[in-house]
Amino acid sequence: MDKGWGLALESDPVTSNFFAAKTSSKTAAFFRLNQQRDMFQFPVSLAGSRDDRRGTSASSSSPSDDTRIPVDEVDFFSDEKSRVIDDDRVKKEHGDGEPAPASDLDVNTGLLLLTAGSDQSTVDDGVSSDMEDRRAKDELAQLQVELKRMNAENQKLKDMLSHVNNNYTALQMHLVTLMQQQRNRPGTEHQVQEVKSEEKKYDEEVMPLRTLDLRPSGGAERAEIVSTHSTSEERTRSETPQNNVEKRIGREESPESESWGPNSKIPKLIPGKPIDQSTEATMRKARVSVRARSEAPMITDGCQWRKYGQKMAKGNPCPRAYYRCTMAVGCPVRKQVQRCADDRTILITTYEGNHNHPLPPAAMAMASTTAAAASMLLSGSMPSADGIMNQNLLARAILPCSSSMATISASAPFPTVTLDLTHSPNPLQFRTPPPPQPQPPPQFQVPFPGQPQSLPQVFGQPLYNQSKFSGLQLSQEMGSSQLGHQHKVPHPQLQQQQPSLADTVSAATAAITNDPSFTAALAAAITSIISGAHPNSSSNTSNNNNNNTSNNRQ
DNA sequence: CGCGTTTGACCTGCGC
DNA sequence: GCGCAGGTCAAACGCG
Repeated sequence: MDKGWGLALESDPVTSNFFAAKTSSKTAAFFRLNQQRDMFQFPVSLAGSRDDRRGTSASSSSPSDDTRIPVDEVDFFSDEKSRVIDDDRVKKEHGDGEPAPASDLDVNTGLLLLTAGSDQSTVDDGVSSDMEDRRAKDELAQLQVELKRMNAENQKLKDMLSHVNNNYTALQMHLVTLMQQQRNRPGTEHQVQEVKSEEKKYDEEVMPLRTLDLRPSGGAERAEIVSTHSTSEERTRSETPQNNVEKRIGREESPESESWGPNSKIPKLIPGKPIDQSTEATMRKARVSVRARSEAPMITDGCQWRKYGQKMAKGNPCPRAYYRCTMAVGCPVRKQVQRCADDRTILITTYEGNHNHPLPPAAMAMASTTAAAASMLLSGSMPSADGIMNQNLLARAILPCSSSMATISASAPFPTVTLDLTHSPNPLQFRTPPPPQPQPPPQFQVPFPGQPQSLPQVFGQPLYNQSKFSGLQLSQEMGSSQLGHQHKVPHPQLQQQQPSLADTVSAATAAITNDPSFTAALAAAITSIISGAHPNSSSNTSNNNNNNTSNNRQ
């Protein structure tokens, strides 16, 4: 499960559990918590709560404590004490049974602040105690309202997640069926067409749902999905003869048969090996482009690259450099680096393909991006207007509350998602769905978190040098965190309540601020959230490994 | 000497 | 068929 963000957010049970619907135990804990909290009425009669407390704390506290209090005596200290104990219970509930760190007191309730600091004044001044009591009640009531609201939101998200899961399962089953049909029947053109038409029929029925499913799944699941995407892509290029597509794939893979698959020229839909080939080819076609401001000639993304070419591209005085991943022999990942013609401070890095080797943590974010973006693009995989609309809707559905921009482009030769990290954020977009962005078709913009400018504001931490590694580890773990975390993570309370998180965030922020490449990586990790709401998402690299080890039979 | 970069040549797809 | 543009190759070159 997610370590970084999940761990950090767990300190705030409202937010962490809110988005932890995927983990059943946590979900259960959360709802139990909410039940308790919903039932938690501020005691009109403190005596009643004291009785309750007496029952619950009898085993741990001295039995003589309560008996020392005179019956008719107005004991503010006792009331205060009871409140403290009640607050302790709240804290324990907050911490999901675990002792909350001291910083929790500062965040979850102002009540706790009062409690902690007002012991003395309570003894000195009973009137102020009543006022504080009332304020505490008000705050608690507000918290309860907020909690209920979040609870409802949580339920909505759970429903959405369940919906997506169902769609995913349905799609998977359908694909398995199709594959079996293909294997059972020798692949003739007619039969292939039959399968395709059936698939098309299915697409028409399920496509809006299918495009909602961005989870990168492990091994075969993923392969099947992408395989479908590949055929969908072929189908949608109906103006291009199929052999043309295959020819192109063969051309792309043949120069490096070791890297791109030894059987790359074998036509798709051949029983036995259709998945890997089409997966490889299709995944390679999908591209992730990152626009970030950087003076460096190339953003550092944790991988080792070897330059293998440079070309002057039309319409841009800046040359385009071609790099190949050299972290493993035959790694198919390549990237192009080019400065923006309009603004040379903007570095455009385009990634293509999936790594076939384990990645260092610093590289996993970007690696996740390529895979996630490929999944995202190819899950829609439709250069047609419908497909783009689905992707757009999808992106908006997934990221309804973010500030940066991801652009899905179908005009490019390959489906490309562009993460634009150069725009100024609009803070108002953070909690509200963004207004439609005027964008020349067929490009659609979707909000995206993780801009360099926005992060310091969001996290609000002092900047100091931290290792890039830590920042990227955060990114990586973001990538494996639950869907929707990006909504809650920049919560201003986090920095107060979680010193450890604040440190981590500071590290990330510092790294991001010091080097735009980490902004890119962070954005990459967030991108992977799109497809990261899956237990396997944390092992995106292993997914790649699974895919590619099966592909790269060297 | 090994490794990475540079750079011109070459291949392929695509539009006219 | 031709030219253009994108992408890749590989020999030459530079550097540590």
